[in-house]
Amino acid sequence: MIVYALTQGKKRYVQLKQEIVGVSPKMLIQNLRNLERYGLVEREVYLSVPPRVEYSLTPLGASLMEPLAILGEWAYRHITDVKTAMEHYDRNPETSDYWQPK
Amino acid sequence: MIVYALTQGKKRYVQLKQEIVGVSPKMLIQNLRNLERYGLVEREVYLSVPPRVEYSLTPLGASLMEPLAILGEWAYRHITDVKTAMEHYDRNPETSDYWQPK
DNA sequence: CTGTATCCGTGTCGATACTG
DNA sequence: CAGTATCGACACGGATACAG
Repeated sequence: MIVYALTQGKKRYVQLKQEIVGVSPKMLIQNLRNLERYGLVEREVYLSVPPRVEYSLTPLGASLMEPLAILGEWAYRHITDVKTAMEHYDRNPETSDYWQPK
Repeated sequence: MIVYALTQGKKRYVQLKQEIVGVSPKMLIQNLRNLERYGLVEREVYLSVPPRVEYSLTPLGASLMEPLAILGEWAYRHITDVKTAMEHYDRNPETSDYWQPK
């Protein structure tokens, strides 16, 4: 989701926090740090008051955009299928023929 | 990796275990069960001695093949980039200008 | 052959409070 | 504004042993 949000260009910490709804500061930072570590995201600090930090995709990160978009498209189109599959899933030997089909 | 292995058609438990090198029975089963729960993989039991169980992709699972292949292709091409990025990564304030750029 | 059971270390994530 | 610190719950994964 971070990579996806950054496809639109540089974003500040607060912007990311607002766009990725429900994310805690901890998780956002944690994942930003990981993406940075992997060389997918770049962090730019501006020494000012108040502080400003901008995140952006590296070339490597940008190269991930398309594969990610394709996977995201799949997820978007099939999420309901997965949900209904999970609702109907039954592995209880008492109520399903999972273990001992007759 | 399971989905990828099953793109070539039905496979038995042992076949998967052999093709996915180093996987423990626990993890293989755990992930097979999850994929089943999500409706991506189908499990077929043949009551015989010795028992035979075949796993195959559902239509939903098959629809994931292409997105997954694209992502896999990206990973294969950029894995070395990520590795070198991780080697050079330095967040120590003493040795990097990460926190207080001069 | 096709799994299950158990122990155990580590990673992930939410929630909450706090800070330069 | 841009994070850090801490706690606790849970999932993941390896290792090993065992079972129908």
